[in-house]
Parts: sequence; structure tokens; C-alpha cells
Amino acid sequence: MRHARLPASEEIALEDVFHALSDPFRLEVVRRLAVEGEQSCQALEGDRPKSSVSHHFRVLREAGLIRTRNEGVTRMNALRRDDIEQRFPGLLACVVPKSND
Amino acid sequence: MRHARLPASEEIALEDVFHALSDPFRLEVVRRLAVEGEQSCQALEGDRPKSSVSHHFRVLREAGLIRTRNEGVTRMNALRRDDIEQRFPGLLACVVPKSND
DNA sequence: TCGATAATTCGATATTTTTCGAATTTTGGC
DNA sequence: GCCAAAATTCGAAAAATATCGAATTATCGA
Repeated sequence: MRHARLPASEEIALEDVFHALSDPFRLEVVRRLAVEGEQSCQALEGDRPKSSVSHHFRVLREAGLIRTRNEGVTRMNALRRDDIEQRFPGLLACVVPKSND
Repeated sequence: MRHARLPASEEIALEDVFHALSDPFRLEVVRRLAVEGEQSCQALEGDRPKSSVSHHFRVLREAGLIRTRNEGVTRMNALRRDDIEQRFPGLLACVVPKSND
């Protein structure tokens, strides 16, 4: 696996973040990660096919919004809360209902 | 002219705003309107053809980010600062260098 | 190593956006 | 009314995104 493409905090581009968040499914994913914390892809797929879900997670990952790690056979996705807050202070607050640190 | 399509403050959708701001030209337009205040389309077109500029202004208008009024033969575009701030507090601050009320 | 589960990649198609020239609309001045 | 300036609309073509099934990869456990 070398699909990483995870930008460093300073490399996160506002245009990319906005593009990632302009899709309703991806926006909802970010909100749920913010509220419920780390989640598997499965837990957040609606009734979409896996390949579609995977695509959206990739967009979020490459925009710098989420980070993915292996947990056994599943992959857990987490919002990069601190990195985003550091790079664009206040942005997450516009997106997310409320925080749960 | 009936191209208005200007959403009321409460109707502004976050996805639309994000989509509008995900384009570099449009993001720059918003920043310049924020810093320099009301501007004509001409003043902000780079070397793009008019029709292209007009398209981008329309996206911004329909997303609820700008408002356009006639000033003689030209049309002046202004950031809907208060409406956006009311609907999504803090969002503009993430986008714009600094404010000049 | 085999099988099962989770997710990614591939490839092809569909949908959405963007681009830009030409034609049109709007407004003001003569 | 006629002309010029500013911007929008139209229409077609190009580019970027999204969708989804099938094949592939990765990881764990037996």
C-alpha cells in the first residue's frame, strides 16, 4: 500500500479543503468523525458501494482532512483536528455541530 | 435580466459555499472583495474572457457569497459579509486575510 | 497456507464544471 | 433612436469528478 498522499499540516491547501467539503457525503463523514471520533470506512458508508466510499475517503485524505491507520483488518479514519485547526483556525467550528475532545 | 438567484441568508448552503470557494479564481475574488470592497467585474477579471468571469461571478452569487447591483453601466459586486457571518460565523475569517469594515 | 473480511485500485461510463467565442441584454449619453 | 460600454446568456467542446462492478491487496486467524 502506498496510497498515503497525506499532506503535512503546512501543506494543506484551502482550495482542496473546500473542494473536499463541497460534497454532501464527505461533509457528513467529517461531521461524524468530529462527533463520534475515529471510525472505520464501513461504519460510515451509507448504502454506497465500497469503491465509491473509498474514493471519497481518498479525497478527504489527500485534502489533509483525515488520517487513516490500520487496526487489524480494518482501517480507522480520524479527523486531523489539530492540524486543521492550526492551519485554518476556526474552520472546523463552521463545519461541525460541536466538538468532543 | 432575471438571473438574480440570490439566496436569502438562511438559505445559504454550506456545500455551495465550499464549492464556490474551491476554485482559485473565485477564492481570490472573494478575498479581494473583502479587502478592497465593492468592485466591478472588469476590475477583477484577470486576462480571462468576459464569459468566463461572468460564470464565476454567477457561481459566487448563487452560492450566496456576493451581491450585485447596477451602478450606471457597470455592475458592482460586494461580499455579503454580514449574511455569511450570520449564517456561518467565523467562516469568512478563515478565508480572508483581514477585514476592513 | 487457506479463507474471510476490509478496503483500495482499475477501468469504463456518466455527470458536472469549466472554458470561450458569438450573440444578446442593459444602461447611459448624445 | 442610435451608439458604445459592461456584463450576461447561449451553445458547444474540453476537462474534471463521481459512480460502480470486478479484480486486487492487506491483515488476521485457524
